[in-house]
Amino acid sequence: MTEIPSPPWRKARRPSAPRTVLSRDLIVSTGLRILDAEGLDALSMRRVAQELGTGPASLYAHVANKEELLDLVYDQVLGEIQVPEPEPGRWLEQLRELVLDATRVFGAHADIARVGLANIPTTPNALRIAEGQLAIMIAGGVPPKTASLMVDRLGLYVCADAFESSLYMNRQRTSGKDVESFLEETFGQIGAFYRALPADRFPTLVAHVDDLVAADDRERFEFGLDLMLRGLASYAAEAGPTSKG
Amino acid sequence: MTEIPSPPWRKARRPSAPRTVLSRDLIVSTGLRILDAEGLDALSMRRVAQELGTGPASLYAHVANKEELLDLVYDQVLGEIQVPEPEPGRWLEQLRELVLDATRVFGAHADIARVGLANIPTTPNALRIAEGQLAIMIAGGVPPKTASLMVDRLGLYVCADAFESSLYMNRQRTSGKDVESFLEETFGQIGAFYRALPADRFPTLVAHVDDLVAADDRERFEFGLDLMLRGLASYAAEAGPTSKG
DNA sequence: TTGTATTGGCGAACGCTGTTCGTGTCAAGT
DNA sequence: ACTTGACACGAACAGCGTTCGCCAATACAA
Repeated sequence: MTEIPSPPWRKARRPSAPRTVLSRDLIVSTGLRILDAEGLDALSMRRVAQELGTGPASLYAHVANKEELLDLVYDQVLGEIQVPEPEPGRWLEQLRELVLDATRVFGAHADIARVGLANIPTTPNALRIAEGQLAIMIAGGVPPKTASLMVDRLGLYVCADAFESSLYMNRQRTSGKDVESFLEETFGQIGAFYRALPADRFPTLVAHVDDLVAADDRERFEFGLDLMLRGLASYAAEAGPTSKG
Repeated sequence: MTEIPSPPWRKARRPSAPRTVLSRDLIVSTGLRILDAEGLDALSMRRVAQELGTGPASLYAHVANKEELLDLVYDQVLGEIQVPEPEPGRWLEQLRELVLDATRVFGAHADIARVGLANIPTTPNALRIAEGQLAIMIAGGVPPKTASLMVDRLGLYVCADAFESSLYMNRQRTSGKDVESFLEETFGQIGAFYRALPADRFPTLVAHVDDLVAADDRERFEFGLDLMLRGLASYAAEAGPTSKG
């Protein structure tokens, strides 16, 4: 039968893509783009497929399932984290810098932290970072057992805090307001809520409302981090006072 | 018109439930039961409704949406956590006991921690616990600002650790094996994985495999907790050495 | 006692999700 | 030139949270 010529407006749809435009990397980078632009909830197999001009079934030739896709996206994000070479004299500072860089990256990619929390770290970049942390601490004289535990706990803390932050970021995005006025409004509401509590049942809370709502995200994170690092330093000092903090 | 008599086999369907068998409390306790028995993923509106012999739409007369239902279930769980009266001389021990009791309760109710992580704590029992923590620390001489930050960070840590544990528990439940053999197998696999890593890229990891896989859940949690408590003690000591640890 | 307003129960449906099956089609290997 | 194998992908399945609209039963007013 006579071929109906494609109407010109159809041409833009799949211009020069006869086949094999799909690949693992393309799917992963598309997923990351959606994640950054619209958040983790918007990152569905259908959404990725749509972005690539195809159906969801096509993705399964390159990716086992959604969990694997998320793991790949997560590892890609972890790739942005910089791991320094160990300098024994600066081990505590180096560890701190590494962790801060991790939260910077997590912050840049909104709620990828939700994936990281649910992950046993065995992907290449997760291993690279764990190796870096462990090397820094052991070079600094931290006992290996303590350092091993510390790698685990630091990873958990970073992911958990980034996840909590991402919740607020999502609320802010959903609200449509800009960051400043959203934060001001939210903290105002929480403060008012605490102030309105019955003082007979919650005397300590109402007495310290200002302290409770004062801290911003960054200050809370760094407080927790320094808490852990001070604790670590005390363990290291106990084991052998060769290392300097 | 003449009422058609109910055929006898219909009688068992809703035996003595003419109306108003549903209530908020009943829905919440049913949700908690499903959560404990089958996990958070099984806790759907449809599943709760089915358990109560009705359809999902019926629940929305008592509960705004699923999020509210989960919040209510979460608060119910928090109600099991015991908060002691402050004894200034034992403030650090008391704080530790409170946190340990919280993880005991979270452990008993599998993956409710996922809900707690995603929650700004404003429910009654969350307030009760926050009040208790704050009162203990301030009675012990911790500066209010520091104590406020500590409440926040401890809550995050407890939820995050419980969530991580729940992941393993779910895997174990899905696998069908008993706890012991599952853990043995899993740790064996992880150990083998680390040992098989290329030693040129991950020298520190492969050198300390035994330390990395040695710790169980409980030890990891308590290590992180003591890390934070030691850090807190050092803050408290800086502010004013009136308090004793 | 009768009439009415309100509330809760609930079947059906909407739009979404991850995933699988079967079929089609193109490209490379023999 | 023909076969083979890998990938593309439309359609469908089962399940999700939520909403709509109707029905029945209760609570209250007259």
